[in-house]
Amino acid sequence: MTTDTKQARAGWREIRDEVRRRIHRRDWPPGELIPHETALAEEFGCARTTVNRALRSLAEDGLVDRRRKGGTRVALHPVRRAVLDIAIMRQEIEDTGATYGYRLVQSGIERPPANIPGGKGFDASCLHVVALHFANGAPYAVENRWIDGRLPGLDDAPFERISANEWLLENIPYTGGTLSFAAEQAAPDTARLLDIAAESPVLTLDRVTLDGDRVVTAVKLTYRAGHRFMARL
Amino acid sequence: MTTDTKQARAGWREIRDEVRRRIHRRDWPPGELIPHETALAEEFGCARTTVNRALRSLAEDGLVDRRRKGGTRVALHPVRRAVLDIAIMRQEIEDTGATYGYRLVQSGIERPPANIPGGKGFDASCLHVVALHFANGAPYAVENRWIDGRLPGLDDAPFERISANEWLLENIPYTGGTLSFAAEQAAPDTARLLDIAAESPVLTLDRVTLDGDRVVTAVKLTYRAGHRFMARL
DNA sequence: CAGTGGTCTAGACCACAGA
DNA sequence: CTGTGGTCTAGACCACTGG
Repeated sequence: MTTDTKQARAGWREIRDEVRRRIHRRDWPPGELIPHETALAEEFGCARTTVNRALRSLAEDGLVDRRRKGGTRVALHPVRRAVLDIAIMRQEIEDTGATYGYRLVQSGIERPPANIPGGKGFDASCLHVVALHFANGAPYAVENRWIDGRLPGLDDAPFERISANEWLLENIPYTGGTLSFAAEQAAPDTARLLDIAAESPVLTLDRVTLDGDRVVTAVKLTYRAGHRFMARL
Repeated sequence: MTTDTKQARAGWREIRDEVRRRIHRRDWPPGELIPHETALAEEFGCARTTVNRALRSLAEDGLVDRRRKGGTRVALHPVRRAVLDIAIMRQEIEDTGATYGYRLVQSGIERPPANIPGGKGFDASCLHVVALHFANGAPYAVENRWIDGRLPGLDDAPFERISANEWLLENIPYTGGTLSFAAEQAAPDTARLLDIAAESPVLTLDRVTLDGDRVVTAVKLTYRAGHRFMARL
């Protein structure tokens, strides 16, 4: 070709990597506007679509910000984005090679307290379920969950046998939600369920699941100290 | 057309949502093969590229598995994928409206202990840095970090003024890594730095950063109880 | 070997937001 | 209003992998 001596035509991954390199190398410093898709397409000798694919990928990684008419800028504050896979509790335990166990502790209709994450988001009365998950017969985590009382099929859900965790994930659609981690001292009843001393540190995970802007379920999972949540960077 | 009365032509988001709906509705149960891109493109009356975009998106969310020649299958184990944005510590603190403060506690060349996450991955001697981050003058988190001693520019890095966190993120490229959360009882010296009682529960975040298969840095961040890490579902 | 997803193209139109 | 990214198309070739 008349262009260059490179062996293969650039694919979107090559373009992504090259742009990333230039950003790291400070050719395009943070906050700086980088060339338009059209310009880059010309430089790399490819279709604009291909450049778009590359830049979109970088935007998803948080390395650049893109706005119509505003162009593409290097992100001011480099952000590392970690991805955390959240499996069903049974899966999580069996993946470690342990035998999974489950016990329903309590279940009933209640009004959710407003002080739990997402608690203010519930429209109506809720099903409150407390359950215990076991690994090899030992208490592994306490599940303290509030579920929108109007979900279809909820009355027939067999929470004596299947964890709400599992039933919801497989039966109720959702569109998003939030999740947070914290370290706390175990509350007395939680400590008793987990069979640990009352002041022990525990790792808690609060998850609010939304369908549109409606709160479907809010759950607090409490793990014994020593449990680790892993994510990929 | 002979097809339907819908007002607008389907975009990739609509197709993604429709497929998601069918999966949730069990039209296509877990493990099942779903129609080819070509078939779906015909059904939705759009180009194959558009279907591809939709299915790729679902694959990134972990809802389906795709393999060349093997087709697209509904994932066996539904997984929720949470995304966690990890900002620089200073950013993290200033975003809460607080004033950021930083103090270097200790710095020196040491051999990393093998019992830290990623500790076995270091080839050579390391720079060991301990620092304290403040929010509004109060201790916020302890940073205990090991850095590959051969990184370019490391000798000149002004860790008395800028946190290693910040310097690394802005100067050293990386390709991936792992991250884990746990709850622990504060170690005595950590508790002293954080100005909390020695047995207090703390939230720890261990991060190992890789460039290729080389460990660039391993860090343990220790936060006081009550700190929350937030993620989007 | 053949079927399926992966990617690229050249062109087009649209939606949004900056000047 | 105008420039930029967002998306769609129709067609093509490629890469991988299951049978």
